[in-house]
Amino acid sequence: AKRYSACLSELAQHGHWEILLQMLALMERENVVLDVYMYSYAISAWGKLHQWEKAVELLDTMEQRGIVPNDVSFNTAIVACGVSGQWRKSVDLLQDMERRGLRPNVVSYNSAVSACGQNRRWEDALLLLEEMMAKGITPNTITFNSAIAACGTSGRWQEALGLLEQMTREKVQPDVVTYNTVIKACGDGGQRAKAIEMLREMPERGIQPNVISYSAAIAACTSEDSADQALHLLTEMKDAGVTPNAVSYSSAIRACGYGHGKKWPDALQLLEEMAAKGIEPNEVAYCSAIKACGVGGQWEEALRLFKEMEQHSLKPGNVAYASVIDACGASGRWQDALRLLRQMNGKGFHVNVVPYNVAIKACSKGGEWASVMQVIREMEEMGVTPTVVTYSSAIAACARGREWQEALGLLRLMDDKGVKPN
RNA sequence: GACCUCGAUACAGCCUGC
Repeated sequence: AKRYSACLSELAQHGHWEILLQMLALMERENVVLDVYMYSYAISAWGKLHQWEKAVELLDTMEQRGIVPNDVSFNTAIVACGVSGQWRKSVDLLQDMERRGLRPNVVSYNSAVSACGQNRRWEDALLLLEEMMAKGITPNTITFNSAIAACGTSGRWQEALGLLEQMTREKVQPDVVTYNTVIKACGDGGQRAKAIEMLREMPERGIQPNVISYSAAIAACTSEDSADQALHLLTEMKDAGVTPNAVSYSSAIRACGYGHGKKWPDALQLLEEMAAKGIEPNEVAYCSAIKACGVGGQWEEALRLFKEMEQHSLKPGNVAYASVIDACGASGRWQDALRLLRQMNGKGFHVNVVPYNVAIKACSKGGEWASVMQVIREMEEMGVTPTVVTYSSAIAACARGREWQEALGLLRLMDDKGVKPN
């Protein structure tokens, strides 16, 4: 059993969930008696594969085989449901535990709070927080961190800040993750100043900001005038002895895309700087830089970066193509946009709708409504399903070209295809 | 030997305000 477990642990660490499940199935066939730990691995694996039914089913299966599920079994199932979008089932499992004579513990509630958060149910997350306290289960730092994240992903930055204050009242120590989560919540809520204020508050409370704290603060710089702020934070973190990584740089490069189209040189410089420091720019860094060039009307730079990506053996995917096509379109280079779009076929990945959408936008801007209609047809041939964005862009192109009949035709077409006009 | 929390990339139009 020891050796089997070591093997399962190894597979889990490397994220080989399918193999892990295959191995367990094989073990069963060989009449190896699975213990409660092994079942937890199985429940966890099904969760990672978003197969919550399988995960929950195992709680019964194991019992039938004489292995009584314990608190960890349930906690693992709660997580599995949460990541599969089944937050309600996660919450229900807390009750199931009690029905089976198990007491949900702090990890059980933390998992359920997190499950609510991942599904943007901030109110349910807060209800669970109240419920656990009413039951005499003391929330810990992770509980609050999960609740703050729940508010953040639900767009409720004020509530996130409220929870930070509540922690003080309840004498629960915030840690670096608490602040990082709050910074992100503020950033997502468009509250850059507040995000930076929180970064400043950390040392006052004896918490040293780490690379994630700074990166989250940089990522909060998304208003038109905040590129300089992002660059300043990047410098500041270096001075503080926190080494920026690829995420820090990518976030700063992204901020350059918000600088009224004037910050593309900074984006290029950051890209060079990171490479010089031995941090190989990844697809995210390149795409962010391509976008910054695009909004600055620098289609040649965008194309150059795109080629450079390929030379660095980064295989451009949907995001990279969409970024560069959009950059071309923004500069009126609709022919380049179409050329790039058509180049995507046969590159060995599944082309999604976004590159098509941006190509349509490019043609629209170029007054090429006929090309727009052609692209729509190509989508059909390629089996790419247009979305409401596709049709809206195409209709806008017809409007620009005074092609009202085509516009009406598209409206009817989207209706036929079951895409709801908005 | 099994369970919980944090950071970066692409797409439309319309309306309102500046």
